[in-house]
This record gives sequence, structure tokens and C-alpha cells, in this order.
Amino acid sequence: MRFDQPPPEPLASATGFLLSWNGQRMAHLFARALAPLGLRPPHFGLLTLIDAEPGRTQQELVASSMIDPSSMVANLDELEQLGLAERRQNPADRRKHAVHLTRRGASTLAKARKVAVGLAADALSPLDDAERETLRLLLRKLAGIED
Amino acid sequence: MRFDQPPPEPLASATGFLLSWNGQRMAHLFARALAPLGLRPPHFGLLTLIDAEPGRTQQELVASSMIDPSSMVANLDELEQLGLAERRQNPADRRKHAVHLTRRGASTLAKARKVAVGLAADALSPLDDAERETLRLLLRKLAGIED
DNA sequence: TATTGTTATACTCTATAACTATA
DNA sequence: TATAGTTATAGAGTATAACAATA
Repeated sequence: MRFDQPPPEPLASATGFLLSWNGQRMAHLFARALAPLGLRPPHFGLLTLIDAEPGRTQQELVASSMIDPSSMVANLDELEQLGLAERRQNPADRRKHAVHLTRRGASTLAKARKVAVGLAADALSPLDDAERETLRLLLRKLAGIED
Repeated sequence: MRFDQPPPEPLASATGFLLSWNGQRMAHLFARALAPLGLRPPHFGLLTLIDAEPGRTQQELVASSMIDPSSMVANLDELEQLGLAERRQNPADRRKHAVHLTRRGASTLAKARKVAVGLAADALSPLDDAERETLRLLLRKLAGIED
């Protein structure tokens, strides 16, 4: 898909289509902005979740993320290979792995956050601050988040 | 990706992430709603564009859509196999194909539109009418559409 | 030599389900 | 018998670039 020009009418009149278009465009831009760090968007989400509550098991991460179990394995494998996260053994139950960030993982996450903030500022530039906040609140409500 | 629960904090605080999440969720739901008609989302977009201006060449459709040339061929092949669209020869330039809907294509498009309208009503149900219109206008502005 | 359309191919991403180990 | 994690595999979807035909 190409996102180099505004979407064509009459599709661009429908809210559902606009939502898909803007969302997929944002995902696309984010993937590209993250690539120089060697990360893909799910990596960023996972690093963020591990950082928010270190030591969770993979299943707990599956439950609180959008990633299914087999993709979780693959993504954590990649983060380990990059030296950004590690699985630690739980002595009480050797089936369970506690997932932590490495020091390098924490610093890479900080860099990635800067990339994300910069991209958002750029991609949302057609809107002023008040409009951005209105959009954010509408999207939270739409996503089913209670405030 | 799973979209069966609201996205996790702290990701769900960022407008960019919310945009991706809602957009991909909508695309996902739309793909599923369209499947019983034997269509995928690009088919719907293409049928809509052909209907809006019948007789365009494939290149013109490429230029005014988000679909790249080789995917355009594949998508039109599929629409022809389904009996929904047809390539007509241009006598003046035999390289160019004029793309039209068949009668069946027009009626399938009408059905698909109903599906799309129903899905949008459903997926946007957390918002009231005024909020939906605000969202629509913000998304148009964000997409770079001048009003 | 440029344009229109097509084909072939390779790649990313993900989902499904089967499998291993521990409990 | 149930749970945590893993592996293997197949499938959808898309992008890249080479190719054929017509102009």
C-alpha cells in the first residue's frame, strides 16, 4: 500500500475508511522510523510493556498485549539476540520465565521513545494542540478505555 | 495481532499508538465482515473507484488509489474471476484496458456498502453522533484533505 | 525509446496446531 | 491431566524487479 498521497474520494468521506487509512499510515511510518534502531513495532510495544512491569512471564505478557503466544516467542528471541531483553529462570517453577530488560534494552527503549515522539509530532502536524488532544480522547473512548 | 481487548497502558496514552490500534482494528473487522461476500478490503476500494469513474485504465486506477501496479493486476484478475469487473479493449491504444463494473459487480458493491455502513455503525458505537463527526473531520484534516 | 500491463519471485508477517518440559 | 513455552509449517498479503506487447 502507498501512503504518499491523501486517500481518494469517495472512500475518504467514510469515518471507518479514514480510521483505517490514518492508522495504517501511522503504523507504516513508525515501522520505517524504527528500522534504523533494528526494531519493528511489536518490539517497541514489548520493550514498553516489559519496562512497565519487569519480571512478568511470557503468558502474562501475552495476556496484556496484542501478541499471540507463538509470536511472543519469536519476538522475545529477537530481543534476546539483540541483547535488549533476557529470560530469567524462576526457581520455583522452571516452566516460567521472568522477562527483564537489559541495561542496553533500557537505553534502546529511551532512544525508540524519542523516535516515536518525534514521529508523532511530525505526523500529527496538520492538527493544532487542542485538536490533537480532542483526537486522543476520542480514540481512547473508541478503543473502549474508561477515563 | 489480537484486538479483543483495549490496548494496554502505557501505550494507550499515545495518540500515534491509538491511531494505529484503532485503524488496524477497523481494517481487521472490515476484512472479516467482507469475507462472506468473497471480497477483501482492496477489492472493495477498487470496486468503489471503478464505480465512481468507469472506464479508467489500470494506470489511472493505480495513480488514484493506494494500490501498486502489480497488485492492481492481481486484484483486477480476482474481480474478473468473480465476474464483478471487466477489462474492455481500447481500440485506439491496445495497451490500454478500460475497466468497468459488470451488473453483478454493481450489485455486489451495493451489498458491500451495506456491510461497511453496518460495521461502521457498530464499531463507532462508543461515540455519539457529534463525536463521530468531530472524529471524521479531524481524520480528514490529518489525512491532508482540504475541505 | 517510452509506456502499459503482466509475470515471477521472494519476502514479511502471522496464525495454526503439534510438540516438549515441567508441574 | 494441565500449564508454560516452543517449534514447525503453511498461508495471506505485498513488494521488487524483470519481462512482453504496443506505441
